Amino acid sequence: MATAPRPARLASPSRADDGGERRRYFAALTLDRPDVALCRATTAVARAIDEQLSGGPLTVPQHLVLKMLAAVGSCSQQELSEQLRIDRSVMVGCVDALEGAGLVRRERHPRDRRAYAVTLTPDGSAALAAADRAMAPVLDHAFAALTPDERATLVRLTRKLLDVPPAD
Amino acid sequence: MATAPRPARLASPSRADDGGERRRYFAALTLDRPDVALCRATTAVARAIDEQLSGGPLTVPQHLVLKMLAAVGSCSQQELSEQLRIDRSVMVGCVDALEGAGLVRRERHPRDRRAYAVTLTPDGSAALAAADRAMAPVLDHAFAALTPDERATLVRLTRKLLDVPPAD
DNA sequence: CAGAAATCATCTACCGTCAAACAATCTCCG
DNA sequence: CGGAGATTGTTTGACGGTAGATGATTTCTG
Repeated sequence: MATAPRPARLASPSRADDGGERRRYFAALTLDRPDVALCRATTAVARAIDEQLSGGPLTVPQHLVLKMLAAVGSCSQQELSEQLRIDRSVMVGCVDALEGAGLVRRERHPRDRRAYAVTLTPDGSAALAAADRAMAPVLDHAFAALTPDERATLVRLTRKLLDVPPAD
Repeated sequence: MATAPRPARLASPSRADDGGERRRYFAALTLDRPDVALCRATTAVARAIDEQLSGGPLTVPQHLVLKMLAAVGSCSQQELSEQLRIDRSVMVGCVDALEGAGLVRRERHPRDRRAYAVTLTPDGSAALAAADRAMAPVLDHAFAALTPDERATLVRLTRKLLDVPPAD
């Protein structure tokens, strides 16, 4: 092995061939597979948000529960699950944690003793206000690659995919 | 539990139509939380695709592996993992299944015996062609809510989020 | 050349989600 | 009234994905 050009790495042996194409195949993939592009983008956004929120007092689902309770009043876990698109069995632990932190109360629904009436406490309102305040810059960071118009377009398209009628 | 203290009443104790706001809270949520809209849309799309592909010979990740091998030639599992954004440990099982079905071969890379050279077999090429043919209508169904222009826009925005340069 | 550090594939432990089963309760209908 | 079926919250088990450690091999550094 005196004069043979030492291939520095497996992927780019000689720099002249398809190494570039191979290392950038993901870009080509996203053109063929919108579902994969969407999925990977969602993962990237969620990861960015979770990183910034790690160590904070609320997880994303917990924040969403407080937010909905503030918007529509006391709710059963079933209603929270349906509207937030969180599975019922996951909602159990979510409300458990919020109740343990004193941010919501679980009261029995007066007319349907199967269901709870999950209610926001004053502490919960305060925690929600703080979480809402902290959320804007986190979202701005996660969507920093998009202009405000593009971000609005993305929301419009995802709403169409979810069969949500356009905003009034 | 004879005389429990009377809990606060629900937000909509008697009015039947007050549920309108409560039953449609998800629409309001998507306006505040683009990350949630994106996440739920991705789940909906993935679920629609998985449903149509269930029973088929290839899963989505397996299809992606064959597709990349056909596009760039033999690859190490590491390269497949990086470009397809699939974790290395998951790629193991993915290639295992493809090898078991005879669609790829695992050969040791001649210059780096740590790595495999995963190679498409003739059967793999045939399976890929069939899967590619079956994919178009599945994607059309999953993205049926969007016009072709909107679908292209969605791809463009997700590519920006993933920091992929615009297509040539 | 020898040892340190990095890399590739793999394995294992862990976490979060989903489907199914369950008890308690409500609604419907004869 | 009373039983069948649906609904609410919960638990359980299976599944998929991720992080960290491991063994084999390569590359780097002195």
